[in-house]
Amino acid sequence: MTECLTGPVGNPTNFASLSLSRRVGFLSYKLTQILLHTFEERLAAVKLTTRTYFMLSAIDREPPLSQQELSRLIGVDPTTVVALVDDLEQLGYVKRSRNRSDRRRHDLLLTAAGRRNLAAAHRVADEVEAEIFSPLTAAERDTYADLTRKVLANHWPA
Amino acid sequence: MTECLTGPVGNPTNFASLSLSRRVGFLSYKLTQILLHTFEERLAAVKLTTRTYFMLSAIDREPPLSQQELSRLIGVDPTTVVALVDDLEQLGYVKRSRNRSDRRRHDLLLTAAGRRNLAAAHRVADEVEAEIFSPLTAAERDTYADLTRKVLANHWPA
DNA sequence: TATTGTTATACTCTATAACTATA
DNA sequence: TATAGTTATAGAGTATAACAATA
Repeated sequence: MTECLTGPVGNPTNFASLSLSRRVGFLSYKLTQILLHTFEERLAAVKLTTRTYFMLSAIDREPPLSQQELSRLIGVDPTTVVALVDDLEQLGYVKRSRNRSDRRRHDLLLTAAGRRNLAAAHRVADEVEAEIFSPLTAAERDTYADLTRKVLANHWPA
Repeated sequence: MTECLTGPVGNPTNFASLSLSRRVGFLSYKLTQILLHTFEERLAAVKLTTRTYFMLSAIDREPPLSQQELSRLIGVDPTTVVALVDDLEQLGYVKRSRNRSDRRRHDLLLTAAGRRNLAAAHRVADEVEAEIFSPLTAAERDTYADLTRKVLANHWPA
């Protein structure tokens, strides 16, 4: 779906030359591309990606979470979740444990190392945000966030 | 890099439950995800993707463009560009033609059908933007665009 | 009979390297 | 020697289907 967001951020000239810069949607897209690119680059230090960061965040936030629940929560295929949990378990960030009342379920829990690295990832997110949005004043940043929330409220009824 | 943007938009609950909604970066990310998802869905009607839409836009904007130039412009691997131009040529949207002064180059040009479908894609982009940003007033939309440009100016020196 | 987790498999997408033709 | 284009091939990522265990 989003092959363009993959790969390098690309030549700055395309910003102007594609003549898409008047499109507010393209501006959003470009900003997100830069945000993600920077974030993933720094996140490599704790051996995480945006997606595994979301997974750890969810597991931390709503324990105990089954793999199916996690799958639905972040919109990732169940089989992919299995593979990713395998990776996170091998990294020592996550532990599977059989649910006692429903022995089909694997409850997902963070290990101490998982909590440590999730905290580090949160710090990376803070840093990157501060850096990318540094051209804005605090008030402007709030305005930007409020407007974005207003748009999302209509399409993402949380 | 952005596996999370792939696939379905996911369960709305994650917006709140991931506790990331306070992060302005996450808000940007979510908005872009919804924008892209909606855009690609509608773009299927003209057999294009976000990436091939960018390609057609670039070819339209800066003819004659070689495949290498296009590759650098949109930050996509040259071999991938070859495959994608193959697709676009098969769709009848693009024509390759040998450059006379440098016979190594293939100049890329839009066909009539290519121009027609690019115009249709532009209309789709307009529609989707109008729809997604409909919760904002015109003034708010301008503010949003201005703030985004201000952020980008620092990281994307066009 | 439905659900959770898993594996095996196929499919798509992308990148690497090697080749050709031109410069 | 370098560049534009191409092809072949291998790798990663993802999804589909089938299966085991449990409800």
